[in-house]
Amino acid sequence: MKTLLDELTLRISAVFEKAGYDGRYGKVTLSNRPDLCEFQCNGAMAAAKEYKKAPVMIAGDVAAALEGEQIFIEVSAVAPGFLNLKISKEFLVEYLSQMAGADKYGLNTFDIPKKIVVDYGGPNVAKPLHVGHLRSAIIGEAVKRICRYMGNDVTGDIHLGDWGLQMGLIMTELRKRKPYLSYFDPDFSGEYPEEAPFSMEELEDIYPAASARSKEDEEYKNEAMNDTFLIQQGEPGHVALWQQIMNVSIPDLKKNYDKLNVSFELWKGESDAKPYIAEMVEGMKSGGYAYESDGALVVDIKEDTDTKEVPPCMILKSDGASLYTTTDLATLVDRRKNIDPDKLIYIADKRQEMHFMQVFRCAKKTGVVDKDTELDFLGFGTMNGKDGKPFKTREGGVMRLETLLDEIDEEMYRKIRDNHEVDEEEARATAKIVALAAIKYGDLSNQATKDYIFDIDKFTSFEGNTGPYILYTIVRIKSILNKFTESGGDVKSAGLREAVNETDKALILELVKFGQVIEGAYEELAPHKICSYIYDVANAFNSFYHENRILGEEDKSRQEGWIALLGLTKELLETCIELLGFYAPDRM
RNA sequence: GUGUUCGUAGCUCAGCUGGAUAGAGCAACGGCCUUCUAAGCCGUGGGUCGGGGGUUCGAAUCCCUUCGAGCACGCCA
Repeated sequence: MKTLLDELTLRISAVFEKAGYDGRYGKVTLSNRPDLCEFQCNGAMAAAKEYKKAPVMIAGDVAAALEGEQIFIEVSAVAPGFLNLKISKEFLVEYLSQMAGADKYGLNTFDIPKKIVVDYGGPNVAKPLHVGHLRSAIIGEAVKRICRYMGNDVTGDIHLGDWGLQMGLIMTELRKRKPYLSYFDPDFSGEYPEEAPFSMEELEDIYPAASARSKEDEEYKNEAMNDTFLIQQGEPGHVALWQQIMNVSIPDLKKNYDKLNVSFELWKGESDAKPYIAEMVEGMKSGGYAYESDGALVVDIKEDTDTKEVPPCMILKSDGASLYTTTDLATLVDRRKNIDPDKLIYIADKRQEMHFMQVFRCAKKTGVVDKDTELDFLGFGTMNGKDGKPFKTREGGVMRLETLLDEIDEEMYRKIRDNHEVDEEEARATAKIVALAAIKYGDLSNQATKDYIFDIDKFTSFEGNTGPYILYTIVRIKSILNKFTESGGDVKSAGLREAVNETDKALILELVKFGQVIEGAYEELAPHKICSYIYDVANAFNSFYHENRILGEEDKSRQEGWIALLGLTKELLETCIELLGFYAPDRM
């Protein structure tokens, strides 16, 4: 189904041609002067040069040629050359009805799905999730859902940080604390115990301790590097212990991502890329791409169009060890082999932009991916506190994600209790749902690429452009529809009617933008566009709600039309918030 | 130093593939509940879009320059 703007553009273009002008000037856009018109076409001003004619005259010609077109109820050519349009209620309701009856509300999905991998999350095992992981999870989940809704075949991969020095550090610290463990005995030949020799709580304590000590204690650091080496060499005790760390960590991570309504199809990590490294590096060497520089193995990735120095991409350190770049490249090898994606989208902190540019260029140059594989990086900004500086606890430390979520749950619970008489259990359950919406909407309503201020008071507010406000609007609609059903009405069989006044027309004009908005959000990887859309819809609905008494309406035909309109409004809002990764309660 | 992102109302943010009078929310002030959830709605005040120059019929938007802030710049991830 064509978007409404495309549909109108098609018609206006035809009229431009009818009036003797090139059809490409007939582009219709939303009006930026709603007081004057609903849609506008600025093509006459652009066409003025070509036809050496005053823009107003061209607009006038087109307006004249539009005589008899039923779909516009008002057409005017205005100085300096705007063509202002108002659309007929009949046409609008016809369009909306088609939308309501179409799959995905008439969205132009891909006929041939692309295979897409969305790489997001990126937590390190053995470390608790902290607020730094929040954005990747929230934005990645939304991007994944949007890609999928557009008809693509999408795989979300968490890409665990489960390799490298961090794992060695944990083992070294563990040996200091529990030297008697069989994992550390090189002569041990029996079965290693099934039970992990630590809890998640211990693990969380071990890493920071190890990390801190390695910075001061050279010998300790060397030991950790040796442990890292032994893991990579596949020494049985180290491998078994590594597996135990994974066994304890992953369920904990799953639990925490569940709380965020975030889930991954793949739980692969850096370690899964390891088997591909040797062959990949060999290929880069034999292909003549990789060469030695200061002892390290690098690949040049400069391009002619570069205006700046682009450092070469380092593949191996001078000691032969792999790096972040190496595992990311090898992961591409893995993904090509097992998934063969047309497109990969990486969601990570924007500070890693240079790293991904290097990986992408290197991958294309050395043939790790095909030339036409799309490699996208969506870099998100930092989450700052109210002071504009990176978000910290009151003590200045890194805040655990769990702590943050609990605080917001608690705040939401308090607000719900303040406002209504509800029993504790329901209030708790509702608080969780609303809190999730508050956090996600608060994040996603900002442009992903920008830094943003995480303001709990603002996000949990029911006023203004917030998640709770959106949910409240949906709950209101649900409530009316429920009452309508209880009184014997049938929502499903209600059919849309023409708008009867300005407020329901305004709501319809918002609803019909759906396809356009989703496409835009997909193309630009911009979930915030969906936020601003649902906010507009919610506002339009609330205005409508206050101007019209739906359940008290005496004209049954009119009432039925409104009920259908409410049903569709609810569906569209719920579809949108599902794309954003949260959902609405039935009451609040 | 090189590069990059950004600078819009007191605060938080939209708008940036050029269009008419730059929009929201919060905060402030004033209205609207015997009637579908007032966690709402309606209204008022508040901005030389960091400064300067240029391109254009037309610039918050494109180009140049300048000031200010953040970030990144081969052996961490």
